[in-house]
Amino acid sequence: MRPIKTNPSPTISDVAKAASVSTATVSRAFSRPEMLRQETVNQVRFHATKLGYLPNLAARALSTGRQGNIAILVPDIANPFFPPLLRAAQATADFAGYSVFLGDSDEDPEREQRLVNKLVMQVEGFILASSRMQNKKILELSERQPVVLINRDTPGLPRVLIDTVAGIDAAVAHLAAFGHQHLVYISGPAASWSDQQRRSAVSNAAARHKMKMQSVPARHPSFDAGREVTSTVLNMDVTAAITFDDFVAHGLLAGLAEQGVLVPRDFSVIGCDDVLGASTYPALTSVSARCDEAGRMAADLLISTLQTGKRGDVRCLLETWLVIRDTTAPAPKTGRPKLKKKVLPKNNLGDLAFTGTRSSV
Amino acid sequence: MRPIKTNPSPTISDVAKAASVSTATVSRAFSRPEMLRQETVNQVRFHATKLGYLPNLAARALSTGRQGNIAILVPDIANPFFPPLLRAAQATADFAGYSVFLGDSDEDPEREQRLVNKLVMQVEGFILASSRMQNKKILELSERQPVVLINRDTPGLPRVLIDTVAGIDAAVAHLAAFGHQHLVYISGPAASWSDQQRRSAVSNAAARHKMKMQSVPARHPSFDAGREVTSTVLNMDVTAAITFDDFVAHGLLAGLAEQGVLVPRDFSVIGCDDVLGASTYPALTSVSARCDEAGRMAADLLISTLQTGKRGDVRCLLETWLVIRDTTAPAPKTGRPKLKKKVLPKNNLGDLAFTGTRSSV
DNA sequence: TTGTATGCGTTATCAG
DNA sequence: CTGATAACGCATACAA
Repeated sequence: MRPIKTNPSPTISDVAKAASVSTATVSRAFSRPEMLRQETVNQVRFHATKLGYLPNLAARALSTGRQGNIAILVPDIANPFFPPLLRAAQATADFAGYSVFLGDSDEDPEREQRLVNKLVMQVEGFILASSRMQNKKILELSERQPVVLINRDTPGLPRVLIDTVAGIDAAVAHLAAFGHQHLVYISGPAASWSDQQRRSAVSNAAARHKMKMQSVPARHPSFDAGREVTSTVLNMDVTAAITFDDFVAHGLLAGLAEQGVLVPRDFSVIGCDDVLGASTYPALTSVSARCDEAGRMAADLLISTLQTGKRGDVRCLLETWLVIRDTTAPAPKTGRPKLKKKVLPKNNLGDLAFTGTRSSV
Repeated sequence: MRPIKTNPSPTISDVAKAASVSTATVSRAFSRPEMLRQETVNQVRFHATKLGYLPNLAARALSTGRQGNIAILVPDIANPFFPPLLRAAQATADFAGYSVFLGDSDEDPEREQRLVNKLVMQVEGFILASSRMQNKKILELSERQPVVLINRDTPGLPRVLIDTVAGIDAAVAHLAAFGHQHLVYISGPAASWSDQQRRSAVSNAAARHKMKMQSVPARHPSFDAGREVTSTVLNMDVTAAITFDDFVAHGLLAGLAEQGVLVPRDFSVIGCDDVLGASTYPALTSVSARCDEAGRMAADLLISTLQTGKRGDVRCLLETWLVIRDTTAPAPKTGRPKLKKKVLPKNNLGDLAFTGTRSSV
């Protein structure tokens, strides 16, 4: 039994002894001071800090059934979409007194499930951001405890959705106003709700503007995959592209530069997520969203669920908008951009850029 | 007592009843199957999964003193320096069976301490990345349980340091080879070990190359602060700058563009951390490091400490190197870059770029 | 190989 | 307002 603890932490009863009170009193001095005389509380607190006592939350959890922890699971921490979200969620949870477990599923549903199983007994609820698990599994989990989803539209569960539709509508309108007639959507992971949403938003908006629209899958939501589809895109007689995310757009920009296609003169490009700011060249026009807001909302939702006990079916949509920069311009007169092979410019844009960075949301 | 659990999770004794064995047997079926007959294990496991039983790790922790959790604290999750680090650390910990708590101190020592206190009884050890706490507090914590530091050089504690010296040496040599005679280091947060290291590395290398070197503090390690020091820098008769990090460099690039100073023709700029890839324009020459490696190392160090019980005084240095892109070139003939006021180019580089993103490491 | 009994640190119940 | 004590779910000596 007795583990060889290097530094046995003082327990509630150590403090009790020191303060000459019962363990119950010590407990109350921390969890419900209002039940005690102020003087008693001070006494206890005094001895507690002297001994370096800190409440053992695991033991408390065992007794109360409340852990004071939540878990946030993401498919890829390193995807720039998530850090602001994580940051906001963490801050919100912390403010409400909760600690947060972080799990990275590495885009793998099984791994996500494993993380869930490992954490489920230690937390009071989950935030699943861009979950890759099957709906069935998610619903299963939600019977055990509160779950809030981000960018996953599962009816019956509270969810925060970054509604790219408005932003994409604006993007397509922007292109239409510039006289583009035919555009391509370069898609991301099929399993991603965001991708489905974006694709159909582009399609609908294009239809409204009587534009022709085609879709090309990127192998992976990354710079490299974006660069790889360049030739395919150039063979399509389109004059503009909207991409699943900024990394794909970034790769496409590099690919176009290599082929000697001038952006935005010959071709227009619009990204999504706006995680690269203005730091691409030319500065990328992109559909932007406050992803930190998504994190904050999700945490708020989860915490209020925990505190009220009511599990709502909230469907919270977050606005997006178009940030116009320098990769969009009027459609070229000739329908198809010319394909003159050209030596790379001195700054071999992107050779070292974000290679391998994932970004499916 | 009995909390109104919405969904009372099955416990070890539920399983015991179902499988007609004792609780001890169920316990062993999960923690030490080798002590049981294969058949018994199967029986128990069967009923366990049928009931949806999952071991309560909090309870296990109470009994064994081992939580199976570690904590990683960072000053700012949204700083692109950390996500790869977090990702690697999380993966490493997960592989070893540990779950990880994530804490964001928001650059605030007190908040960091609060997080530590909240987590200390739930974890077996800490990874403190770029800790802002006083050395004293860190050492205090380390008496309670294993602590591994990242980018903080506290003797006596295991620590992983990204050794920018080599990279900075290369950077200064690079500038020297280009004929620069006088450079400025734009510094970051004074509390940061990294900043101290970088500043003195620049200073030493400059001395070796017989270059004049001055130092200018950026108000904050950010794009805006970098832009703000532009005039100061231009009044200094220097031809090159090395900045605390890429964001400051990025801001400086924008500031220089606004002032009509051509980079790299009139002025050379080198960043640190290489978190912007090639996505600035011109693509930024930067001192690069594998920050994911730092996360992996730290996690490995912590976990091996936990498993062997030996707390070493390891000081692990991680290599850095210079990635040469397009913001460095031979020094201009005239010592000082000309200061012709100019209208901003169409792409107002940086107006929307990473504003507010922090980046002190 | 398996079962019984006890303790881990805390909170809740019930008396005082 | 405070004290004694039984849980909470699990792991482990000890017994069988």
